[in-house]
Amino acid sequence: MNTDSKSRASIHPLRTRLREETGKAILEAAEQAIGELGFAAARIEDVASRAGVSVGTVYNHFDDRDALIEALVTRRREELAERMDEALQRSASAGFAVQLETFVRALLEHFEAHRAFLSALLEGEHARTRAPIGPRGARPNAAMLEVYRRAEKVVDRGRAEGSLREAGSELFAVYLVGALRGALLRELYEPRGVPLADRAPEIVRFFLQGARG
Amino acid sequence: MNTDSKSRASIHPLRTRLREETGKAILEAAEQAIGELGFAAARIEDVASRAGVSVGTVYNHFDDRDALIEALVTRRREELAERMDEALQRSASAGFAVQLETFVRALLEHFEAHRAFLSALLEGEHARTRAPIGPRGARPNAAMLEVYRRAEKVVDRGRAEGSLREAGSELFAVYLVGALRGALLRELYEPRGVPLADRAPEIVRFFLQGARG
Amino acid sequence: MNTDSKSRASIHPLRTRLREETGKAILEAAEQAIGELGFAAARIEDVASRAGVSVGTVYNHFDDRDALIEALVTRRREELAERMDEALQRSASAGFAVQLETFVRALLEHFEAHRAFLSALLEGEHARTRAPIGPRGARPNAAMLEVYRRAEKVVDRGRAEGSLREAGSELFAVYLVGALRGALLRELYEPRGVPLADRAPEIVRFFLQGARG
Amino acid sequence: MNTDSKSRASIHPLRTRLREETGKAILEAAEQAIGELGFAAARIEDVASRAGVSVGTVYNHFDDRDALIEALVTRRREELAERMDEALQRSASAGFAVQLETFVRALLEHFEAHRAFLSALLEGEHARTRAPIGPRGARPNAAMLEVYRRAEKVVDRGRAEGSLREAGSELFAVYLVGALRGALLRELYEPRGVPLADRAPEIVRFFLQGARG
DNA sequence: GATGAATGAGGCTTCATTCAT
DNA sequence: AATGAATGAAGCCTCATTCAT
Repeated sequence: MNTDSKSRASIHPLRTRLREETGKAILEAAEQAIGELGFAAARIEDVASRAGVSVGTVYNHFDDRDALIEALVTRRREELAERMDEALQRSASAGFAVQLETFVRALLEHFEAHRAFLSALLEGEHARTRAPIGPRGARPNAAMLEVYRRAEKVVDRGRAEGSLREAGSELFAVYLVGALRGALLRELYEPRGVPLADRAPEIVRFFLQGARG
Repeated sequence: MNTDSKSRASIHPLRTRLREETGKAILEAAEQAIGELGFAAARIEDVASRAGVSVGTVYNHFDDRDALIEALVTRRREELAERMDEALQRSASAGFAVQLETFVRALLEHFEAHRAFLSALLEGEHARTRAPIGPRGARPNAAMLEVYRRAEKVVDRGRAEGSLREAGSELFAVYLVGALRGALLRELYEPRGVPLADRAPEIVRFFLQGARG
Repeated sequence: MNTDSKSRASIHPLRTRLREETGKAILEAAEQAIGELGFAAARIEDVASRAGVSVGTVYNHFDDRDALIEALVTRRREELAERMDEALQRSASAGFAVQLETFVRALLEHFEAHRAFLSALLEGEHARTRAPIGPRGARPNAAMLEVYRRAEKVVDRGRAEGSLREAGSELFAVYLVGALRGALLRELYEPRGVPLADRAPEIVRFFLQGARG
Repeated sequence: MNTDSKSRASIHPLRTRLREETGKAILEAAEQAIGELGFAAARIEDVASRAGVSVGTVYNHFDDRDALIEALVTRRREELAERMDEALQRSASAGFAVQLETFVRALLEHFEAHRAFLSALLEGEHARTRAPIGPRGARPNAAMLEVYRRAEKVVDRGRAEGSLREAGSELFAVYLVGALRGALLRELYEPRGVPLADRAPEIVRFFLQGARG
C-alpha cells in the first residue's frame, strides 16, 4: 500500500483501520480474480468490482497493477513462510519423520486455504506479469524459493541424522516439493471430499520409502 | 495451419514445401517467443520477427493468436506422445525398472529439446489463454494429461507384477511426474552442464526406494 | 449506450448528466462522420475526434462499432417515427388530402434536419454493415419500414373514403415514398435555397393527380 | 482492363479473346460478390474465388480495386444506356404513353437482369468506395444520371405535346424514377412470382393519373 | 478518500497490393 | 499470364492509468 501506515496510526486509528480493511479487501479480491481468471486476464476492474470499490480506489491503495500483484504475492508468501516456520519450530524436538510430516501438512493446509489463488501461483512457479522488464529468463517465484529453502533444511536434518541416504540427496527437496505439488494439482483437477492435509502421511511415506517399499 | 495443402501439392510441390517450411518456422518462432516472453506477453509481432516474416504472414498460416498457440501446443504434445510411446514399446519386453527408467529418460530428453518452451508450458499445467473457457478455472493441459496417462500405465504394470506396493498407489504416477517436474524446473533455474537425461537413474531410484533407502 | 444510468443517478446527478451528454455528443459526431464519409469509411477515430473525445471514450459508451451505428440509426428512426405519428395525429381530423400533405411535410422536415446523415441512410435503404446477417442479401432498413408502414396507413384511409382508386393501389405507398425519396436526393445533389418542406404540396399533387392532370 | 486490347488483336486473336473472357468473368464475379456482400465488404479474394482465378490474376486485369469496381459500374451503366436508348428509338414513332411505358419496361428488365448487383447499386445512388478521396459530398452515381437524363427527355416530349402539365414538371422525371425505384426495392424485399416488367403499365398509369384517378 | 469517466498506447486482425516462381 | 504467399499500413478494440468532482 502507498502510505506508511505507522506514521498516523495514533492520530487517526479508525481511519487507519478502515484504510487497512479496504486494502485487505482489495488484496482478497485480487486473489479471487486471479484465481478465477488467471494472472494475465485479471483486470483492475475485475479486482475492483469483486472488492466492491471503484478502480480509482484500487489505485489509491496500490501504485499500479504490478504493485498490487506483488503485494498480494508477498503477503501470501509471508503467510506461508510463517506457517512453515511455525510448523518446523513446533516439531523441532520431535523425530525427523514427524517433523517432515508436520511440514508437509503445513504446506497442504496453506494451499487448501488459498486453493483458488494457488492455481494461478503454481501457474508460474516463475512469476511473470504482462510486460517483462529487463532481461527475460525463468526465475523461480519467491514463494517457491521460501518453500524450497525450508524443505532443504528438513532434508538436511534427515541426512545429518542418518535418516536419509547421501546418494543423490541434493535433489531430495526438489522431489519432495514436486511430489507435493503433483498431489495438489491433482486435487485441483479432481477434488476429493477429504481434507488435503490428510494426504500428508501418504506423501511422507512415499518420500521416505518410495513406491516399492 | 490453414492449408489444405494436398489440393494443389501436385501442381506446385516447391511452393507447397515452402509454405510448410514457413508454417514450421512460425511455430518454432512462437515457441521461442513464448519461451522468452511467456504466453501472455508474446505478441504476434514477436513471433513474426523471430520467424523473419511479417505479421500478415503469420495470419496467412494461422487463423488467430489462439489458433497459433493451440497448433504449437498440439504439435509439441503429439511429439511428446510419440516419444513416450516409442520409449514404452522399445522397453516393453524389458523388466519393469528398466521400462520405468526408459520412460523417465524419454521425458527428460523431450523437455531438454524444448527447454525454452517447456518453461512456459509448465507455467500452466492448467492451460489458460485469454478467455478462460467456461466458468471453470483450472484444467490440466492436454500435454500433461498425456504424460499422466502413460505414467499411470507404467505404474500399473509395476503394481501388477508386484514391483510396487498397493497402499497409496493411486497417486504414484502423480508423485513420479511431480518429482520429475521438480527436477526439470531446478535444471531450468540452475542449469548444470550435465545432460538432463542422466538424471533418469537417480529419479527412478528415488521413485522406487524413496529418500531413505 | 452501455449505461444502466438509473442505478446511481441519484447519487451523482451531475455526473450522470455529463455521461449522457457525452453519449449524445458521440452519437451526433457519428452522424456527422457518417454523413461526411459514409458508413463504410467512417472510422471510430473520426467519430471520436468530431465528438472531442478519445477513442476509448467511445468504447466506454458503446460496445463496438456496430453497436454505435445501431444506436444512432435506432435513435433517428425513433425520432422519425415520433415525428410522423405526431403529424398523423395532428391532422387526423382534417381531410385526407390535408393529412397526406402533413405527413409528407413531416418527412421532408425530418430529412432536412438530418440531411448529412440522410445521405448515408438512403445509401442503404437496405442496411448492411460489415457482416451481412445471415446468408440473405437485401433487407429494408428498419427506418424505411416505419415510413412505409405509416404511408400504407394514410393510403388505406384515402382508399377507404374513396379518395384513391382501388386498382394497383397496393403499391401506392411505395410510389409515394419513392417519389419523395427522389425529391430528397435531387435536393441533396442540387440544393435549392427553398426549404425542402415547401415541396410538399407539389408532391401531394403529383401523387394524387399524376403528371398529366 | 489494363492493356489496350486492340493493339495486338490481329497478332494474337485467341490470346486476346481469352484475356477478354477472363476479364468478363472477373467482372461478373465482382458483380456477384458485391451483390452478396455489398460494396464495402466484397474483397478481392471474394471476387477471385468466384471467378475461379487467383487474386494475382485479378490484378493482371485491373489496376486496383477501384478500377475493378469502376469498370464494372461503367460496363453496367453502358449496357443500361444502350438498353434505354434502344427502347426510346424503337418507340420513338409511337405515342407518348407508349414510349413512356416502353422506357419504364426497359428499366425494369435491366434491373431484373442484374437484381443482385442492383441491390448494391441502389445502395449508393451516390457511389462511394472505401477511401473517399478529395472533398467529400454526395454525388449521384453516373448510372442514375444516365437514367435521369433519358427520363427527362421522355418527360420533355410529353410536356411538349401537351400530354403532361407544366406546373411542377421539373421534378416529374425524379418522381418517375423514384416511384420506379420504390417498386424495384419492394420487389427485392418481397419478391413476387410475376416478372417485374409486368408492372410497367401500372407504374405508367400512376405516373400519368396519380393515385386518385 | 472514493468515484468512475476519460485517456491513449499498444495489441490483434484484415485485406489491398506486390512479386518471385 | 497465372499463381498465391508475403507484405504492412490501417482499423478495431482493450485496459492500465489519470484526474476532476
